Amino acid sequence: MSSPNSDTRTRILESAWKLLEADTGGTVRMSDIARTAGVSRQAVYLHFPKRADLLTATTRYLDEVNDMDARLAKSRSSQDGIERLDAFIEAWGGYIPQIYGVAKALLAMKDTDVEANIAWTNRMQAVREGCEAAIKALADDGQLTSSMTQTQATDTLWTMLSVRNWEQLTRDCGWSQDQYMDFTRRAAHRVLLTV
Amino acid sequence: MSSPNSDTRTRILESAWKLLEADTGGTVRMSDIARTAGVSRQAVYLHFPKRADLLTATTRYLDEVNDMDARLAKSRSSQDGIERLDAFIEAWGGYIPQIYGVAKALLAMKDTDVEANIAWTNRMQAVREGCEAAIKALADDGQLTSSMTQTQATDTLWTMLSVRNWEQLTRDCGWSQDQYMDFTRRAAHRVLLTV
DNA sequence: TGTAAACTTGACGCGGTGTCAAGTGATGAA
DNA sequence: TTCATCACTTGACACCGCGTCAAGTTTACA
Repeated sequence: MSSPNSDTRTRILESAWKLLEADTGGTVRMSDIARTAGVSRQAVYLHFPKRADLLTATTRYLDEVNDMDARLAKSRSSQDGIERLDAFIEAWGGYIPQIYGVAKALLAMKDTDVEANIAWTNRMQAVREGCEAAIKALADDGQLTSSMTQTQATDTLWTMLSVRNWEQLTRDCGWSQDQYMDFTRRAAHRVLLTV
Repeated sequence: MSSPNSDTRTRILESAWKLLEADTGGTVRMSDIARTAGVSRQAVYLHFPKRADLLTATTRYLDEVNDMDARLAKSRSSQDGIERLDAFIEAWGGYIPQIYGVAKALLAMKDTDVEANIAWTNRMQAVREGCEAAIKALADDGQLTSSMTQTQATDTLWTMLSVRNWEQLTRDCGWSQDQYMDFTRRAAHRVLLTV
């Protein structure tokens, strides 16, 4: 508990991640995570008082491990509007598979648990800001379609890039990650760019 | 129980509908439904053994009340591909608000309850078939973009018309139903039609 | 008058989250 | 050397929803 990255804490986060990633149908329980971390159920509660805490900590842990900041920084570096849009789609769309397990669990709690709702909303708000910046870059370059306001365009991109859309296309429709990325980029161009 | 539409049964369905429609945050419990139907909790179980049964029965009830068949029939009558696409978007997109409450509850159970999962999947499969027919009509008229197979186009339309997309745009982004419909139609055209 | 269907009442089991209290075993400071 | 503290364990318990069960009550109708 003292050190923010104690051994046990990391093992719990790692276990949560693995279980959620592999999640087949049934929900992952606190006791499951404890067991695969080789630790008592109460030890988990010692580090993460609520289930939602553990889940959000897991997303932060994943961000760290996957160096999400670097990915996003790269997407911000492009100058040209379209390049920037593509870079953002690449960055976020490519990251979804990494966090899908945890995201799913958080989404499932969202409707009943306030804390989970807040955590998820914050996270999605961050993504939205990325969308907003990309749209602004597009508008500044005169490449944004005239049929939408910037806000509407942001909403649109944000929705196209939602985890649920990724889920439907790759899980329910069986698309590969490459197909998903190709399609999303093309669709975004068709919907957002001037003709 | 004897008559498939006994008074009590209908009152339960009606209550479920109202509560789910008005659902603010917390889940609607079996006891809530019983109470507002003016009936004991067990009476509910007498008619609907499982929660999932009640929810699916509620969707069927809504289909009946809203005459969903008629809506869909109308969308099938158009001959021209684009007209048919628009009619289908109109029919389904306009119906989502009616079923959103129940749909949300069913979606929430989907991951933990097999029966709910099956019910939801069936329902979405029916929608997918509508998409498929619209895409086929488009292809037959030579109006479908050459950059996708018919299956991919169907997946795309189906995803655009998902309840979760409707939810994100109207709930999270605050779009009106009209804005949603307008946008969806235009976006579908941009993505699916030949240029 | 009797019986059966529809519903009520009140109790219980189950699974999962979260809490609590007492105990154990290492580490480190006096 | 001893004693305190920290990180963890053990086992119990409360709470909440769902779903079940058994024994009533009411209404209808034969």
